[in-house]
Amino acid sequence: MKLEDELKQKSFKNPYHRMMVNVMFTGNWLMKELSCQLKPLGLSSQQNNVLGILRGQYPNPATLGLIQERMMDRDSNATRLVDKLLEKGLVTRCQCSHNRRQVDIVITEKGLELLKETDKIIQGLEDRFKQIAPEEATLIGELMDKLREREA
Amino acid sequence: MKLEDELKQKSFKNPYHRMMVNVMFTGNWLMKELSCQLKPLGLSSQQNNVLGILRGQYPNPATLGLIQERMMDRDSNATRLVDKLLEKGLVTRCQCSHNRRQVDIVITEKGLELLKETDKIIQGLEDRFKQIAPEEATLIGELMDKLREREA
DNA sequence: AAACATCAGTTGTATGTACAACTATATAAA
DNA sequence: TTTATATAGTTGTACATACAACTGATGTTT
Repeated sequence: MKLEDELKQKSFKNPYHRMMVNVMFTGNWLMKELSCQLKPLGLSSQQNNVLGILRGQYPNPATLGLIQERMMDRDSNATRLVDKLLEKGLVTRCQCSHNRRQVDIVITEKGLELLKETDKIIQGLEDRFKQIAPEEATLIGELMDKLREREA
Repeated sequence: MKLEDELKQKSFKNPYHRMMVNVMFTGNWLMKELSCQLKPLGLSSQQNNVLGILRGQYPNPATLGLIQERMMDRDSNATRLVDKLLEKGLVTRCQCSHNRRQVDIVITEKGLELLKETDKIIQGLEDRFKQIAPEEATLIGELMDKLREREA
């Protein structure tokens, strides 16, 4: 559905304005599609994001700082996200021995198993985008990178 | 900055995966750029969104239902957003006479004045995207629409 | 070694989001 | 007319986000 129909708006001021609104709207829409599908597994998209980061480190531990700098939304509170994952037995947490300020976090076997399920969900979402050609997907990625670029 | 550097990740599974993550990340990033700039005016992006919708109706009133269906994030609670705007004297709210279930909301002069300020902020954001050519901006808009399309 | 600064993480709090239950009014059916 | 159903908004609550203040551990300076 075109953005104008989604927001029941006749038109936008100019292409830049339409682009800005559309990127925010579509990003939010996609995030909700994902969250909605992860919900039956009892995971939020941020929790899934953290688990994915931990799998990337596995079998090495990750500190909260490492997690934070790799999260999609860096304003989320890594401490409390890990609390939730801990409650569900998806990660372990223990004080790092050589630097007691740090906390080592490792994904558990159960966490790795759960990620196999979320991989299927992500795959399903990717399949949902068949109307986008692979070259277009690449292009969108490039344009998003360019959008965030800063001029000198 | 490229997405891989933002998230300190070596690569993505495939172009679709990179696209999905990038659209979510960039949408969120843009929303934060906007929120951050609106903050000095005491407005959240959602509040600004509602004010803009009310200006579109002005001088006619809008009901909460109309506001809700035009908001970028429809899960936001229109009642409470309007509460906030009311506290600041940016809108008026009164029970509709011919259907007392409905509530008529109208933007005030003060609200219209404030929108002139936020217009400048939006304009400033648009100027920030000079690295994007107008045709590219149009293209991004079209690709975002296509992304949300559903196959039959 | 004592004092100070920095760092890694935690906690507190105001605000926002998601979603369901509720109230009051209006419309339709029996 | 009474009961049932749908509609427009409101309220409650659990959870998430934004951001600042705090605690404890480690480095650095003198």
